[in-house]
Parts: sequence; C-alpha cells; structure tokens
Amino acid sequence: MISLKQLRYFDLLAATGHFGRAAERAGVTQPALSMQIVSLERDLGAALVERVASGARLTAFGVEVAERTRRILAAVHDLEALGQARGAVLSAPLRLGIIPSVAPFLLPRLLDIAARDYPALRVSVRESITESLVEALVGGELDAIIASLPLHNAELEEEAAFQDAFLLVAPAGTRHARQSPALAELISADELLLLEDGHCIRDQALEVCRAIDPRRLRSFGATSFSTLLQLVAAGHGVTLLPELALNAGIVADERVAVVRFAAPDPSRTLGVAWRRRSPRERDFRALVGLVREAGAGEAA
Amino acid sequence: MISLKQLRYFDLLAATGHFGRAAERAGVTQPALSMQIVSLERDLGAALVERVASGARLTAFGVEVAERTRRILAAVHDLEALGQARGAVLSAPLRLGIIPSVAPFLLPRLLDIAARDYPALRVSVRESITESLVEALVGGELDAIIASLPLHNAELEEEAAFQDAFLLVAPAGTRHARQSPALAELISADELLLLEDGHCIRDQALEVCRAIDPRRLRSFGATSFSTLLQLVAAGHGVTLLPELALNAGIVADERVAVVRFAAPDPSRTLGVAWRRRSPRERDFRALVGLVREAGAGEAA
DNA sequence: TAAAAATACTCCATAGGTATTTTAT
DNA sequence: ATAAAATACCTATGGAGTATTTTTA
Repeated sequence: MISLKQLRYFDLLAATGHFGRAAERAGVTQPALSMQIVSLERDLGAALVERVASGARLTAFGVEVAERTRRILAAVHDLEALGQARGAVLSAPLRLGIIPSVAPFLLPRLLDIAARDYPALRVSVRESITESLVEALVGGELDAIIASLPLHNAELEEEAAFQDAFLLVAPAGTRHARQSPALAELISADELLLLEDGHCIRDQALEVCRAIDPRRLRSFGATSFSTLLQLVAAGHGVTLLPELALNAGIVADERVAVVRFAAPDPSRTLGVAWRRRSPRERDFRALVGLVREAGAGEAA
Repeated sequence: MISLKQLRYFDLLAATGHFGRAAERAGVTQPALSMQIVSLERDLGAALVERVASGARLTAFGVEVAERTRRILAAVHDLEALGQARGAVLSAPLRLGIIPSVAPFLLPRLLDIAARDYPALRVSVRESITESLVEALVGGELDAIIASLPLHNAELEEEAAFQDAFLLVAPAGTRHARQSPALAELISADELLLLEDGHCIRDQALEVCRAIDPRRLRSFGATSFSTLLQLVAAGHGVTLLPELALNAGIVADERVAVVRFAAPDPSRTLGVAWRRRSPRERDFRALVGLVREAGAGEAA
C-alpha cells in the first residue's frame, strides 16, 4: 500500500538524483530513504530509478511517477494549508513567482503596498519565465504567480489585475520616432529587437507585429530591457516596451524616443494565477488587488 | 504530518458517517480508526466531524476536507494503476458509468462486443444521471463514463463516439405524425412529455424545442422511455426519442408514429469521459471504439 | 438505557538508526 | 580506488488489537 512517506522521499530523490542528498533533505539517513524507495517500487511493480555510480537516474516510468507525485503532494500541501487558511487574509507566508518583464518594475511598489496593508505577510519571490513558473506552481513549489494572462492551463485559476500597453521605442529622429500614432505594420524584421526566447513578451511583441515572419528575426535576443534600450540608443533598431517598464523610468536617454501606438493600442493583461482549489484563493484575490494598485501606481 | 492512512480512513468515515462501519470497511477496529481521525484533526487544526449519538456528522470544514481527500485518493489510485496499465489493453477491471437514456439500448451490444474483443475484461456498471456519474468519476469511484458530451469539466478528458439523433414520437394520426419533416417549433409546452429532471436528455430536448418555456412544462417527468411511449400511445402528448432507443426496437405500438426532423436534424454527441491523466487513457480510447461500434450496430 | 465513540493498556510491525558490504566507474 | 547504494542488524515509535469507560440522545 502506497504511503505519502514513500512519495515524499521519492519526490526528493527525483529532485536531487541522489539517495544521500535526498535523505539529508528528508532529515533521515540514506538507508531509511533507500528502503522506502524500494518499497514504492515494489508497490508500483517497476523500477523508478536506475542506480548508477553518480547516484540515481529516473527511468521513463520514474519520470511519469515523479510528475504525478508532485501533483499529489501539492494537493496534500493545499489540504494542510486549509486549516491555516482560516486566519487573517494574506497572513501566511507566500511563495510568489513573477515574470522578468514585470518583476523589476512592479515588485518594489508591490512589496511596499503589501508591507503597508499586510505587515504580517512574508513573501518569497522567484523570478523566471512563464513556462517554469507554471511548472513550479503546478508542482506545489509556488503558491501564486504574477504573469501575462491567459495561461491556458486547466489546472490553474487566474484573475486579471490590469492592462499593460506596449509602446514603441525607436532612435530619436528616425521615421519611427516621428510616426504618430505608430503603426506596428511599419516595423521590419531586421530592425526589431526583442528579449531572448522564452520571455512571453517576445511572443506578444511578435503578435503585435503580425507582418513579421519570426524566422527572419535576428537570431540573438537580449536578456533585459536595459540591453535593448542601449541597442536602440546606439541606432541598432527599435523595440517594444511595456508601459510598466517605461513608467518605472528606465528610459532616460535623449537618443531614444517613445511613441504610443494608435488606439486600440496593443497591450497585455497582467494578473495572478494559482492552483485550482487552492485553499488560499481568498489570499490570492486580495493579492490581485495589491497588484492592481501597484500597477496603477506605476501607470500614474 | 498527514498520511494516506488518515485520508483513507477519513474517506470511509465521510462515506459511512459511522466510526464503527468505517472501521469495518477499512478492515481495522473502531479505536484504530478513531485514533487516525483524531490525529488527522490535530494535523489539520480543526474538527472534521461532530460526534453525535448516531455516529459522526461532517462539519463544514470536514465536507471540504472530504472532497479534497477523494481527489487525492483518486490521484493515488491512478498512480497505483500506472504500474498495471502496461499490460494488455482493456485487461484490468473497468468501473464504468452510463446514463439511463443510453444504458438499456447500448449496454447489451457493448458488453457483447467487449466480451468478443477483450475476453479478459471485467466490467462493472453503474447507471445514473450525468451529474452523479461525474461526481463519482472525479472522486475515483469510477474509471470512465459513457454520457452525452461535452461535460464542461476541466478535470475530465473526453472523446466522442457517435451522434445520436432525436426523433419525434407522436400519436398516430395527429398533425405531428403527419408533419414531415417535423418542426420542433410546432411543439407546445402542454403536449411535450419528458423524462424527470436531472436526465440530460430532458435538457437536450428543451434545447431542441427552443420556443418552449421550461416553466410552462407539465411538472411531472417520467422515469423511463417506456412510460413516455405509453403516455404518447394513450394520446397524452408527444415526446422526443433518441434514435438509439428507437433502433433498439422499443417502439412497437401501432398507436404511435415516429417522425424524423428536418436536416440538420437535432442530435446529441455520445462518448466516453475519464479523469485527466488517468494512466488508462489507452484503455478508454479503445473503449470509445467499442462504444462507436455498438452505437453503429444499433443504428444499422 | 442503549448505542457509539473515547480511553487505557498491551503487543508487534516497521521505520529508522548504525555498521558494514556490495557495486559501479 | 572511491563514491554511492544495498544489506544486516538493532532499537523504538506508533499503529492496531482487546477491554473498558465515557458520552449522548
């Protein structure tokens, strides 16, 4: 009969790939963990890991079991949180994920507002691209994430906080800088500068510039807006910048001009997502309010 | 620390409402089960049941925990099934749900076909309305259900098997019986006879007869097509019958006429649904094939 | 008063610890 | 030869059994 102990140990083993380190993180000795893994393999009727000299390597079956294990442990985690959820709103520690194109501009104000309204709240933040945030969220490593919505994931629930418009940033004096309102159709593939692959804002920008064939883009991608702005200032092309970033004052270079697109101006929806049936839904809805206030504050 | 043992016992307690009977079903003594429930309550920090003279009554918190518990146990059940899933297709016992408006006409042929193609398969069937089938499916009591799709449930995956057309059944000689092709708009609320509330086919029939205000319907509802047909034969009104039922030969009364609607004739989609990430997806897709064959056989 | 659950206690299965051996590179 | 996991063996926690008491309608 399968036990949660087996699953907890196996989850750590899958994460570390090493019996000894998994045991250490579980707070037990290596043989204790080994025995539970063996018993889990017996219960499931197949090997979960391949024992190699460097440690443990998941079998294909093990990968499948590890994923299910994470979901089960996340559900148990939520069940345990259910008891505590009946305390004050946003009082329990919050493990928050946030995408890189938002984090530097929203987090400072968000944390200020949170500290003001919910002084007891302790927030730990992970910054990463949407894909890995969603994975961590579903796997129970995070409680909620701030990202561009919708995420199209049936296991998640989400609520929009505010709209973030895209603005065109071009070298001062060029035709794009004079254009008003800017037309996304006029941007060509060889002048558009974007963040590297994986950033949702890259895909969104390409969505805005429908005429561009993604394969014709320059192959490199920047890792930050600052880099992009430096490239634009040096005359290497144009880029799209979310209003959120602009309002945070990251454009302070006379060599670049910022142009608003014609209405309806392209924008993305920023908001909060969490696991369906998380007992902390009340917390997360309150968080949406904070994000909205932080976003509005930046936009003001 | 929460254990599956606690959850398994609590699930039985929630189902029986009685410590003694839950213990019996768990195969342990009453004190053993009681202690696990107490320890679960301690872990969750609140009472799950109210101890009354007649047994145990779930608290509001307990109801919430019971629902989560069922989901967790279903996920664990699926995990355990993962090991066995690598046997032959449709070889493990199948707990199948099926709606009443389909069961009597499809099941005989379906079971014949299954016995022919998968002699090792053991099927246990539960017949009930969609709502309770879905609940049982999500809770892990059933492996798959045959129902009218789509079910609009994010936790389920589904595949259509075949279309089942609606036919009009009217007393022979009346205007409806002469009408060809039949017009759903000509049916009035006081002559339409339907199954009782909860049967999906009732809602589907009302969907077909858009002009009818459901509140103006006769308040009673029949519990079977046979009853409906008797009523129609006796001249009490008309009803809609799925082609599946007709082909099973349940209309053998000269006093009633069956009329096909004009193209595009109204129909419902029948198919199979199962829990997302069930390891037996391969089984269920094979089942869809059987259902399709059984449905086509009836339609021939 | 009767049915049901909690408590008291006893026992044993098993999880986990330490020490050691086996395995793989 | 070395790191890692399995095995052997011992201990102790706690899950489960029986007997009994307490609770509640």
